[in-house]
Amino acid sequence: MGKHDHHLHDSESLHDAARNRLTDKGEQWTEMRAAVFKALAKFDRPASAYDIAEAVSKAEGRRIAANSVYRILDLFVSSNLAMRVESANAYVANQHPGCLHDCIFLICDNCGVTTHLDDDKLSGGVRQAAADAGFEASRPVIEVRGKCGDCS
Amino acid sequence: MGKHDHHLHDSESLHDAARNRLTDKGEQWTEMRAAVFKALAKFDRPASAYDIAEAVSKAEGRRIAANSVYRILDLFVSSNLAMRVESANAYVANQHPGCLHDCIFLICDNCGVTTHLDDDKLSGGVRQAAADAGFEASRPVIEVRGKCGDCS
DNA sequence: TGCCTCATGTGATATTGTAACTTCGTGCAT
DNA sequence: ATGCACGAAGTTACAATATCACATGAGGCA
Repeated sequence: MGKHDHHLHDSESLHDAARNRLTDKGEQWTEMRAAVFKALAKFDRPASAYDIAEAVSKAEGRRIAANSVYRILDLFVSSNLAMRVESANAYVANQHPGCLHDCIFLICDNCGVTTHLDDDKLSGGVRQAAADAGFEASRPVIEVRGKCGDCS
Repeated sequence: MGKHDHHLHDSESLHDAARNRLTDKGEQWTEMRAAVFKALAKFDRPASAYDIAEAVSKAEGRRIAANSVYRILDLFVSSNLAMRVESANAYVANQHPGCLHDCIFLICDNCGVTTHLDDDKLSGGVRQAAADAGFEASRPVIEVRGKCGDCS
């Protein structure tokens, strides 16, 4: 096998895993946070804070400010429930919170669909290259823009 | 040696190399473009379009709109005279236009100083991993946030 | 001269991101 | 019960980043 083994979550248990992860950290799992996570998880491509604010607003039937969404996204990112896609100024839900990786995003410039790889050998190589240059890596950003299989 | 060998430019000949690169492509090397390149090259860290607009405005003694700077930066990026640092929403001058690499940025979160590595083996690995996933890579983005040697 | 193209100017607007301060609810100590 | 502390969320304002549409101007060329 050699590759990392993730168990998969259906959308129900992903939600549960996210809640557990947060509560284990001593953070609360509020209605608002649940709503933001649910909205984020529904996107199959990176969603901006504003996309999410709009989705949650619609779902809740009242206006949710982007502001609040940012706060919650920051919490999610620092808790590994979500990741930020730097080259898209947007966020994706982490499909396996609990597993910690420097993940590699593949973002389709045509349809926007984004997948991600966990290749610790590659990301380790990047960290090593940085270290060799006297640089203390805290967060590698590895993203690939291009065309996905469906679009090529 | 094994590593790629770049000849270095002093700031005079870097300017020349940039001009040549652009004119060879059939593009004009205008006063404005020269001014933007010069301003960009002076920064030792990624500069936003607005930073550059301000620097050029000061140098020219008149207001340059960010707008115009974006146009020129887009041209520079597509001509390999400059690169965009995605995780900083900012740009850096390419110290060796003419050489084409998927470069790797090391961005210090403390002082902002940014260096870059050209490691074709690593970036090739990223491209290969994408290809293995059925993804046609056009532009790998490899950046490392962390602390530079001087700040650690 | 008149037309065409390209670079730039200008103003407006959209999108993304932060800051400061208020309100609300919950739990806890008095 | 009353008052306080604290975290979550609301609200407003604003800053930073990015794009769009259209006007102007200079240079080449029929």
